[in-house]
Amino acid sequence: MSITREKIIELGENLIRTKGYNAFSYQDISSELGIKNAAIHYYFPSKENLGTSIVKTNIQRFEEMTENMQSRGFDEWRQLETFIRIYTKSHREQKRCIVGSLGPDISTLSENTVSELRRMSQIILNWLTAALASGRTKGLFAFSEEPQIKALLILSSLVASLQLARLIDKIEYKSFCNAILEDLRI
Amino acid sequence: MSITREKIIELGENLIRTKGYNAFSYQDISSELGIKNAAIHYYFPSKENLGTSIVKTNIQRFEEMTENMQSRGFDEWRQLETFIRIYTKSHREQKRCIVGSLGPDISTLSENTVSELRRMSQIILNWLTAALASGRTKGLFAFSEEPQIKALLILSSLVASLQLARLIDKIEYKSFCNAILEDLRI
DNA sequence: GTCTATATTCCGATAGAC
DNA sequence: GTCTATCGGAATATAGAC
Repeated sequence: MSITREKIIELGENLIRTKGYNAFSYQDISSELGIKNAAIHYYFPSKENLGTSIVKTNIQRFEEMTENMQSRGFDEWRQLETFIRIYTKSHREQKRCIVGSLGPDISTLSENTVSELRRMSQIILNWLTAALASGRTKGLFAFSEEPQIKALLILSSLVASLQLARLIDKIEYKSFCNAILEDLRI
Repeated sequence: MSITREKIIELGENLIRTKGYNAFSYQDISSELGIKNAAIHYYFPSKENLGTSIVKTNIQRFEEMTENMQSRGFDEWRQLETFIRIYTKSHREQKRCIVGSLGPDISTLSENTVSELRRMSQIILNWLTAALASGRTKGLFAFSEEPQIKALLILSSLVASLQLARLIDKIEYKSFCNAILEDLRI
């Protein structure tokens, strides 16, 4: 795997998460790398290839994280805390998550990219649903909704919070995330 | 107020809420109206003027709605139900809300548009916070968080739900919204 | 006051150089 | 295998016609 290719993916991901898919160009990436914009086309023939690869990379990263927590024997509380930490980190870096960045542009994305984005959302939601359900069975969490509905409520809160945080001044992001966790406490 | 101008605002709003700000062009609007794209510049010299006007229109619409509910003497339950109905309607029409559409593109918007978008988010959040607080005082709602945090949780759930609904298949949007309301029940 | 012809810039993409 | 010169088209925007 070429180093340039990896840098393109990294820069592309950052651009998607800050400016948005339709607002960044190959030029943004190439100028950062000190090459011509057309050189990017060697690695990713079209922008949709780049977009799809970025989503795939993110899916892989998420799955590595959950597998890692599983093998380390994290209980559901720690798993959820770790998951939420992705968002506090994104907030600190003034970025959004991939789902929250590409989701709004779905009607302008290629079929392949949309399909990978769907897969990613589903993987995240399935994981969260399972964690909530088994955590409740173990008596770690308390909530009255269906686990899938609760997972959707939490996920959408987190996704949009990164967008709203840049619009609302007085947000204490930490206390926002704490409220999500406290809500689950027995 | 010219009829063409109003149609431009209406079409622009729909385009922002379906394709996104950076994905639509003056051509999309002008072709729909049967005129040249440059004609739009007569009404809105630059795209940022159009964007700002669209946000202002939405602020006005929201304020008319809340004033209307106030003068009709809606209690906090009915107010919240009416507010959530905005989102079920958007979901049915496959659109997002203005805040959820423009929020992700904030780093590419002009200062004026961002400032209006900030104002809009703040107005919505302030209204929701006040409704939750007074509803709880009256014994209509039950929740343990600070009203402002609770308002933020609800608002972000709704904003992102419109994005996630297009990514996750098996969403029962109605039951999602019901869960938000049920969560507040005494 | 309303709209068109036209300019300019930048985008994604192809063909070909090294 | 890696990158550049260059194309065709679309975007925003200006100047000027009716």
